[in-house]
Amino acid sequence: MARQQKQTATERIRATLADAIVRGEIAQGVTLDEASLAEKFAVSRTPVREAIRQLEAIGFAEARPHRGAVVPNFTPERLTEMFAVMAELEALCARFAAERATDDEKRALREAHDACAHSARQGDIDVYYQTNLDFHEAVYAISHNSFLAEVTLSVRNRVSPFRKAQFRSFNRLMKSVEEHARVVDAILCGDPDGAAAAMIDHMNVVRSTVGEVSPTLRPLDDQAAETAER
Amino acid sequence: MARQQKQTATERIRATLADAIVRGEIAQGVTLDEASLAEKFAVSRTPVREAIRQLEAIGFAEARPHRGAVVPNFTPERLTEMFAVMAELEALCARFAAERATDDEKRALREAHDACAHSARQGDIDVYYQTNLDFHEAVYAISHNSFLAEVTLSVRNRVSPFRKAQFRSFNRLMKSVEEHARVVDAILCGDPDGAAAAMIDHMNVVRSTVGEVSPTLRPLDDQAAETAER
DNA sequence: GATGATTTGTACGTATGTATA
DNA sequence: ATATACATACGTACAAATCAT
Repeated sequence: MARQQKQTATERIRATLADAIVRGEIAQGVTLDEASLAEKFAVSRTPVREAIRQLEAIGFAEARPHRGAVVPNFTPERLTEMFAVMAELEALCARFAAERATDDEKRALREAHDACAHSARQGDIDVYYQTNLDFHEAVYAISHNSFLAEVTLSVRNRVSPFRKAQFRSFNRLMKSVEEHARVVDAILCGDPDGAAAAMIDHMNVVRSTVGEVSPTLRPLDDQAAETAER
Repeated sequence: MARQQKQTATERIRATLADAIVRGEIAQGVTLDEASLAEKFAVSRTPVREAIRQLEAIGFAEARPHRGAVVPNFTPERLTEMFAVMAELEALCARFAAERATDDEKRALREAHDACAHSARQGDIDVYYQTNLDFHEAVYAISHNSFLAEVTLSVRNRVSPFRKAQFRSFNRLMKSVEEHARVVDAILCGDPDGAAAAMIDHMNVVRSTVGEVSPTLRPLDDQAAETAER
């Protein structure tokens, strides 16, 4: 968990901006003005430019030459598309995981699942958010395809701005754990089709709960704004 | 086909470098030196830096702070992983296409397929390369999921450095067309599973033919080096 | 392990293109 | 339609970090 000490300004700005976009603190359609951002971060425009360029390539910004970069506008249709792709990629990870998991990996998966269950029982949404992420990343790892893991994580991150509200209720937390359990069972039993199907189901539920959220997401969760502050 | 007139230096450099990497003209592990590239392109380091940063985000370069960017090293295992992901994504496109293709789209797909067949019969490898690309992109489009199309194309582009040698023989060209035909039939019949399976088969053949190529690919096809030259 | 050479990272100034009056 | 304002794109200079000796 220890982050490297010496970070370049560009890295810091990119991470901060990406986080802000992911969290929804920077709304869609907002133009990322180089000058004002440079002032905000107390650096020159150069690292800000580079950070924006990198965000662009990840899909967190859309840049038009000489006209600046804006946070992309996700239409409901686009969001549906992204969720579908994420679901299929996650399902593929689960499928491969069921085919290839070693005993050690199965144990690790079970542990990740137990951690989810624990935090869900506690009802701590923030902790669950993290353990849930860990669980999914455990599945990625067990897929034994690091490239697939990268692509899936990348897509997941691009969708994540619209996933924050999903764990609002204690009920949802427990249901999420139940859905995970089906995935885990299938992977432990070495049932690829079952694992993929269970994961697709899980992601569809996620999608439907998030679907209730307005597509034009406004900034929320300002309790976690300290990242962009400093 | 008409490219936009006013291109920024960054765009030009990024496109040229990406092309060079895709073509294998820039070998794996080579460090992308900012100064020499700037000289080569007759610009300052600034646009070169930005281009490299963008390449980095697409997976065409790996940058370490203060230590420069290198063209990533693809191990055979990594290559296998990338092919597997590409195959699954292409298969997913085909599946969706079979579910959702309109009559107009079916006609367009058939036309793209016919163009492939024609260029294959001509035995023109370069033309086939393009018509083949058009065919696959037609399938992406018919999937009715533009995000999936983007992700698939992105992965395809990242794998493409290792795909050049696949159409060496006339035989391979005709076989490729036959495989396409099975995909087309399934899509036209509205058979999602069949379309996905046919596409997976097709991609597996592609993978096996490319697998014969050395993993540490050296620059070839220098007859097309004019892009990076100027 | 310290020092110099080299390369990257950042600051800042200028030019160019886009948008608005 | 021309001109003006403004933001971005690029060039240049310097600072900082890495690598080689």
